Amino acid sequence: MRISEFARKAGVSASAIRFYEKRGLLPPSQRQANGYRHFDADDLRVIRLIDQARSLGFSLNDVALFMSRSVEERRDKRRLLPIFADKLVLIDQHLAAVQQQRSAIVAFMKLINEPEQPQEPFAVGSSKQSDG
Amino acid sequence: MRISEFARKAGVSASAIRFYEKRGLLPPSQRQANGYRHFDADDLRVIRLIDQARSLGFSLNDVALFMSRSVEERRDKRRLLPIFADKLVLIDQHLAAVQQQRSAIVAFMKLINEPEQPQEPFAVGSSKQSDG
DNA sequence: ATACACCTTCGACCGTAGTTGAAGGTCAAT
DNA sequence: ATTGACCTTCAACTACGGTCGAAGGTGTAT
Repeated sequence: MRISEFARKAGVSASAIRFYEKRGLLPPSQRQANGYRHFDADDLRVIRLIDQARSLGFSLNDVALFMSRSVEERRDKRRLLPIFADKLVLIDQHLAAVQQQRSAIVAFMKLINEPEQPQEPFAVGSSKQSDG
Repeated sequence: MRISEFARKAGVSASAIRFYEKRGLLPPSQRQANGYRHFDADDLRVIRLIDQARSLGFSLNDVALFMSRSVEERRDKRRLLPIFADKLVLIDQHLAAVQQQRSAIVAFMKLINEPEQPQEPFAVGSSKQSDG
């Protein structure tokens, strides 16, 4: 099938497919004589794999690194353990930071509703964070 | 004081200060005769305010909107309640999404350690997310 | 006078995850 | 032959939160 049909079936845009290929998440597509990309059901499974990895919070770069490995290497699930372990650490750090924000906000809302002490506008410990 | 000393005291870079001013988080600085920006202790408090809001997860845009209000309006803490409430909703949505990722990863690590069923590489429900 | 540290503005750049548009090629139908 | 739908590449744009460098002005010390 050609790129539009493939993209529709994969649930992503055609430009995203081209972008994924350029970024190395997809191997260089097969081409027809006219230069058009050609996809089959196996390619569809690759997209779903990418989609699943993305839904676990992996970046396109992470996925590209993983996909650049050989099929045999990818098939050995135990090799994923350290990757997942690292991801888990990052996620937990992120969760801790965001939960900290959450309780600071809740504390503030309470403080505003009980106007007794002098309050600083957003006053809660200051700390640089780049969780973007 | 001039911008470098101010930036050092504020714990941010001089270019960040200029950037904040350009983005409307800081009012246009006072200038000396030579065109140099001049800052005093009050300006330092404004930076700390920005810093605190940022540590609660507010974007520069959020902060700029807040700072563009009059001092009187900013002083009325009750006006912050709906802003905080909205932020809380966003944070909770974000937390739910990330916690979902976390449990999917944990589930996977378990599955890999107990190799009984045939496993899909990253197989867990697919859902688009853009929590970058 | 000249070196040096500081200041100014402006525009370009980083990474992230794509989208959008321009300029052009292909193919079937009319 | 021309329309229309599709395809190709490449470059530029989006939002975020700044950083960096260039080109030039200022101020003080030697």
